[in-house]
Amino acid sequence: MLDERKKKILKAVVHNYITTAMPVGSRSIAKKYRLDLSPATIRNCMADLEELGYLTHPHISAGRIPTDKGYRFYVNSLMERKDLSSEEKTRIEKEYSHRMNKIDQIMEETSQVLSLISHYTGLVLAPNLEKSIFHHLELVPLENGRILSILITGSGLVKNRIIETEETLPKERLGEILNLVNARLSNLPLKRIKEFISDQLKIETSSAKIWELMNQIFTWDGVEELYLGGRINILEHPEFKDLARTKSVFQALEEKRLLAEILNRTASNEGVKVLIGKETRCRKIRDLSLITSVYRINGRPVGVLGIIGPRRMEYSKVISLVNFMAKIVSKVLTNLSHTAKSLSEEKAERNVR
Amino acid sequence: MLDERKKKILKAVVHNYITTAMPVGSRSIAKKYRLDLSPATIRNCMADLEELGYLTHPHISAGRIPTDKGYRFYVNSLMERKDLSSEEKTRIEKEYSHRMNKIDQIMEETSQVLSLISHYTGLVLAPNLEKSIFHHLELVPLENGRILSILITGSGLVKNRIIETEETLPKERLGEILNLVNARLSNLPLKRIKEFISDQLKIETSSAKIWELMNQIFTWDGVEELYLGGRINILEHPEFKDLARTKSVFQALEEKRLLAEILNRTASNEGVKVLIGKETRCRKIRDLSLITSVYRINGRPVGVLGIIGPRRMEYSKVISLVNFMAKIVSKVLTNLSHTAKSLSEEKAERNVR
DNA sequence: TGTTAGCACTCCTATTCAATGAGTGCTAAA
DNA sequence: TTTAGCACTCATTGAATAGGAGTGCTAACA
Repeated sequence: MLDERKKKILKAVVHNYITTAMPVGSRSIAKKYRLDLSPATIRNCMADLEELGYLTHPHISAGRIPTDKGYRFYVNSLMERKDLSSEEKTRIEKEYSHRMNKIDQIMEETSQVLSLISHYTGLVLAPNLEKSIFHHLELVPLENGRILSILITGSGLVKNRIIETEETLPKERLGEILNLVNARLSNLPLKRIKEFISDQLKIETSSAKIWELMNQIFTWDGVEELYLGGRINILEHPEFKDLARTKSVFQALEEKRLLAEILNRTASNEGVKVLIGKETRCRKIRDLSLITSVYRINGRPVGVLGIIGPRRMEYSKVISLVNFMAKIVSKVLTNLSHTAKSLSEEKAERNVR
Repeated sequence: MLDERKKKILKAVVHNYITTAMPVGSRSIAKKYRLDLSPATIRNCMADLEELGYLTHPHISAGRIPTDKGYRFYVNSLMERKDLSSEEKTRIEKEYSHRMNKIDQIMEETSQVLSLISHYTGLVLAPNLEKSIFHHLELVPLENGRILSILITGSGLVKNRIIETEETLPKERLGEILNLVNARLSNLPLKRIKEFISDQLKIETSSAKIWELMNQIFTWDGVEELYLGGRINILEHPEFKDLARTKSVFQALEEKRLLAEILNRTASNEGVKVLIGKETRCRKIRDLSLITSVYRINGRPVGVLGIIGPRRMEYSKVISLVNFMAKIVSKVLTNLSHTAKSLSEEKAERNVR
């Protein structure tokens, strides 16, 4: 365990490096941080911290910079939580002020706000259908064999899609399907619905045409929707001044599939999660850090949002921001879901009577 | 008018600069291009070309580089059209092979392909509703006052939107509105429909609720949808090796509104259009060139696609590419529109009987 | 025993300087 | 009109140098 002095010095080093982006030497610490220690003492202490793996040298006669372990300790134990300024909060509220009733609009806006406030790159992973529970289905026949499918999930998300079929199905047939589906599939995880259909329902309905339609309805491209905001912000930070490195980072940011996977992996219940450098377990972004949080609908986690930026990141501020945004998005989505769900419930009730 | 030799030399200079990105000197031209002229002669000639405004020096003892005027002359008169390689063509076809039935999927995919083949940044401006003609409207009531509006334009584009209303309108009322709208608004430009509604229809239907609904249906956010593909490609080109400049370029690329406006301005009938450097009439991208073409549905221009990249651009290849893509997109969209339109027509016929 | 001052040492960074060489413009000869 | 030759310009490169920030060690001090 680190003693009090080591903690203070580590904290000073990390803080200084985060704000200046320059390796920090014993002298500057002694001056700026009023520790009442001489540079020499601090040097000794820093040497110890280096031996323990919290700090490192870029080269022998340079100041110290934090290692991943150093950042980690800082984030876990040293950092004092810095709340968003009220100015920033009102700014966020303002950005959210135009009415948003479409889910992709909310996602897009949120990724923008994240990047705007943090000066890093904002990420939002849209609610994951795979993980949702089936609640209700509506089918509306359109012209020319097209069918509008309206899928409502257990968390009240509404997903509209237009499906193309070869032949027009008569309205009564659709009604049949609907009744069957809504009666039998309720509360089944969407992920497992397809097997259920082929196992159970295939027996009950003979028509191959209908089976094909159901199959279409419950198939979606697995690529989850990832919204990125403020990619260019990466360029603002000095660690990416050389293009060779920056390019590979940009390439990584372009690979949504990769990012989506990492985000999914970080999903957890315990509020804001921080991955520093190598902790992302991905070579391409091993010089970046990732701050994420799940957002919820009615308390149930449905998606992930966060920020990605250089390892040297303003963790305290960013953590507050991500936390705040997760709450806001959860609230907005929960509201949205209530209207949708109450409607379908009401309808179901009517059907029962 | 330039004489034959000057043309040859200008062509050689532009070609060489485009491929090497280095100012080109008289010696290298004499060697590479088999003009059977000595460097000295070429020097004289290049001096003339400079005086005429086709070439310039970055500094006194450097080689020549083309001016905007030089590029322009090259594009208009010197360049030999270079077709896409059959390899590239099959690559494009392959990228288009998955079935695409949603318009935004086509737009997205097209911008990707443009950037992939060209190594520049691809742009696609989605079909502009403002310029379309009203053809047909369908309204489908959903749960909780939501209404699905399906708008079919004169060019056969289908635009689906879900509209939120305060109160549920009975189905008969919707039918009323539909009949009225489809009977009276056919072939009216969408741009002018709103004034028409407030002028004419207001008199015929008394209900404020319905008027409000119509208003919503024909209101959409003017921000046209611009799809960008391959933003990072910008970093591949040496003219953007210094970040200061690059950043402003990236910022410009982030301003979709700006780009959309420029693209719209370039819309014209005459195939591929080329804007070089300052010709874009926009300070922020005065070091970039823009190659665009409209794409059509049933021969009627509906949107713009193209490529943006450094002024030193492989014009011949890019022009072929943009031309090719405009044709492909036109074909795909036209096919899409036929199915949609034939359906609504069929329906209309049925209604008449 | 822990802290501090002093000092030699390292090594990055910035700067200067000269050499290099690509390229020009001009002049005179072919 | 074309070409060869030559003096001149100027960006680029590399080496050498000075400067400075920072360390590690040692010895003195409290």
